[in-house]
Amino acid sequence: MALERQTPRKRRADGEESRRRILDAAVAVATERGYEGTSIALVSGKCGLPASSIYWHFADKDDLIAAVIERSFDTWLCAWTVPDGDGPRERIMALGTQVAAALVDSPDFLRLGLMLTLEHRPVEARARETFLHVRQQAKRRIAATLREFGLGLPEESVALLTTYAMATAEGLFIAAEAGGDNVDLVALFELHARQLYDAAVRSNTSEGQ
Amino acid sequence: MALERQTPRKRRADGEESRRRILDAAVAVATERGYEGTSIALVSGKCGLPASSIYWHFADKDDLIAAVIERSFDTWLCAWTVPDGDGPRERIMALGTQVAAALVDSPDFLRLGLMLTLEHRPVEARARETFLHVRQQAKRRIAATLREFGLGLPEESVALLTTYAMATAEGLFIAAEAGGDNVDLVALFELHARQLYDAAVRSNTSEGQ
Amino acid sequence: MALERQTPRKRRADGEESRRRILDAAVAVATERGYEGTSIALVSGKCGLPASSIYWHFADKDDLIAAVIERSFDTWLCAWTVPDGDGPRERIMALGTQVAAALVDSPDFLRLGLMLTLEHRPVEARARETFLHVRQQAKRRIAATLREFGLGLPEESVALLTTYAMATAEGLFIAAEAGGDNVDLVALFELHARQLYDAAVRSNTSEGQ
Amino acid sequence: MALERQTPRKRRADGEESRRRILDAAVAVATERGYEGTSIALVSGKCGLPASSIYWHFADKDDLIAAVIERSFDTWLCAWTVPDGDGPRERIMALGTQVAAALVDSPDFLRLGLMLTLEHRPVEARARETFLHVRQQAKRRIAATLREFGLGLPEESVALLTTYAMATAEGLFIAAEAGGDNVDLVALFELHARQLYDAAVRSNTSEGQ
DNA sequence: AATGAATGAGGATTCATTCAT
DNA sequence: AATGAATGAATCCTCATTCAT
Repeated sequence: MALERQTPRKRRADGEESRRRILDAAVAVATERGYEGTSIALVSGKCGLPASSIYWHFADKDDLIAAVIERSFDTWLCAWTVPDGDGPRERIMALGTQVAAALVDSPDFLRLGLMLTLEHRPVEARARETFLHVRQQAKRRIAATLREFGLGLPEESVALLTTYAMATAEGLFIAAEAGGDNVDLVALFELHARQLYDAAVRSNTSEGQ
Repeated sequence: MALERQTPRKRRADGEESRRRILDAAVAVATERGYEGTSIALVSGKCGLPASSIYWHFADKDDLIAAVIERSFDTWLCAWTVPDGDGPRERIMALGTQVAAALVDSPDFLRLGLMLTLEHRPVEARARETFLHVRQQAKRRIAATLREFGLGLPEESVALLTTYAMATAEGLFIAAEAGGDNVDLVALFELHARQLYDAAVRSNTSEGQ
Repeated sequence: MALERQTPRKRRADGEESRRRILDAAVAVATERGYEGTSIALVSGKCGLPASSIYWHFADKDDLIAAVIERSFDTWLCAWTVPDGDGPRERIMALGTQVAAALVDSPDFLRLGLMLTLEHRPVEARARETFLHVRQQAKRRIAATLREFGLGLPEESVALLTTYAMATAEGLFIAAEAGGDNVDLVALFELHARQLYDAAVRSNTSEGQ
Repeated sequence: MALERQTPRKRRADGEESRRRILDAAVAVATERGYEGTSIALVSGKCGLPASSIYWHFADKDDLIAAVIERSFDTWLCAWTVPDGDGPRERIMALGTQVAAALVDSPDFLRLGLMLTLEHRPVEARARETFLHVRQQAKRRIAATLREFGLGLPEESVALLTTYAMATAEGLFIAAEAGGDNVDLVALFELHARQLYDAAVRSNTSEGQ
């Protein structure tokens, strides 16, 4: 009764619901056409609300897309946790599987974010900053995971491996986009996790070379 | 030689030269702003020719950007060769270095192509098709290289490793874009090449696990 | 009454009024220059609203011109009624006079419609369909009139005479356009009505020859 | 040998042939889209010659379309003659049949001409003048025919009937355009000729009313 | 007798955004 | 909490025409 705030019976123009509809439409459009291709008119058409209503909920287009990325990132971030139990090898492989599955389920923030990352316009979009920011968060979580696995890696190796892990994850995501449905994202992520583990072990014993 | 052509170095309308200027301008703009962000007016301003002249050389914007990708890909493809001599480990590492260097030098086709890859508009841009096509070419070349190294890998492993190699290469490229200048692309590619080699060897001895 | 609405005669954006102004301007331009010759810039200039505002009220140029035809046809259709009283000869002559007068007063839909009729572009304009549709309505009304005059004509003759009546009416309209002001449209229409009546009588007594 | 100028063996860029091809293409395009809709690019595409070549043969677009009308009118004018023999009734009916058949065969000049007639742009196209000019020629020929039939009509009646005949002919032509193929142009023209004859006879006996 | 290349003006339409209600 | 209407700037692209060769 207290936990799940009951919606008032009279749904006199429910702002929260409208906001959600706009975001849903914006995700769909931005996924199809990227940042520039996402026009307010298109979003308006898709969500059924007039363009001017979108401006009631969001300051401008940039703000809208930043919100799309934030919401999608939160969803993704909640979808995976660092698994515990077993040895580091099993845990890292389980992690790979989880991350891959989360990406298959909610790939929006990554797709949109990567689009923005690849652009370098003179005056950057706020949405791009938002993505690079949440990307940093994800990276820190990966680094923490590597440390936590207790292989005793030096910070230098952690940094290199983190960058490598992240890059490959993103690359695999793109491969899935490019290759259509005949690319097995989960299988690739498992190969990736194994690679990563081996690299870490080797990097540890031979101290970086 | 003296009678005609008084003007020092040809001054008659030179279509080939104009085409080149347009493509140069288009590369610069598309690299900054992606497909939708590349306006004909921007390209026109950058190359000095009026917008209508661009349409003499290219059917439409899509055609122009497809041409940009094609030309840029050709440049990149010519910039690296499979190195010979030494053992497979040394050769694969040398290859990694080369590919990385080529990407640092002419990253246009990849940046633009990846942008297009991430979009999925209902009616696909021809430019996207062009990129996916040249990407296939690159992939075949990588697969051929893996076979040529004589490790005797089964085709299944070649396919998986090729996809993985390609994906990571693209991911590393993006990492460099996202991280600015403080990401050492060449170092990462060498780590990658080593990973790849080890994966190949292991995949070979243990047949898939 | 005093609190709100201080401005004398509503000054809030009035969509209905704007729509009317746009249509008025479009009639004038389309009448002068036909379908292709009617540019949105010309209409915009004539009605005072910016081009983009025209697109708030009409989906596109085609939609605008179809609306012009519809409105103009309605005006024309309301301007004449089948006269009653007297014998059929007098009534048919009165009808001819009325139709002619209505055409002199509001010839827009017919001029524009005929222009469209003469074109046969591969992908037909919706405006053309609209005209052919309202033209059918007018034709049915003429046929009904012929039947109502009680000459007991067989349907076959009604159809032939209707087509003939319609065609000649349109032809006379064109003659007036081609000949400038020195063609007496009303006189011609009376001659036409007489012709039509005689043809009907004869067609009736001699059954088709 | 002298009558039909033999074409030189070496057809080194035959100007006459190119001109014909351009005119053929222009007829096709203008028939589809009217005066404004006929773009040089479209004509160029249809005839295979570059746009600049069209300007070698014709001063400008207006000149091209005027030439189209002239050529098409000549064809039509040659396709019918005032028939002799028999009584006036038979002759006028035969004439109707001929004119109708000629229009079915080469309707281009009339269609295009009528399109131009219906427009009233501030600065008239030369092509419009050309059409109104050839239309006058046709009208004079009809008037001469009416006189020649020897019914002894007063000039006033000849003028009225000529206008009426011409108008109806054009109206019937449009009816065929509007109604598609299910309008029997020849049948309508025969009805028309009969009407015309009867009107003439009556107008003669009752002196105009 | 032709044509490849160019060009400024103008074509329809969409853009992100605002504002009065 | 929303929206109908408006708007100036920008979008892609086509226009008729020219000119050097």
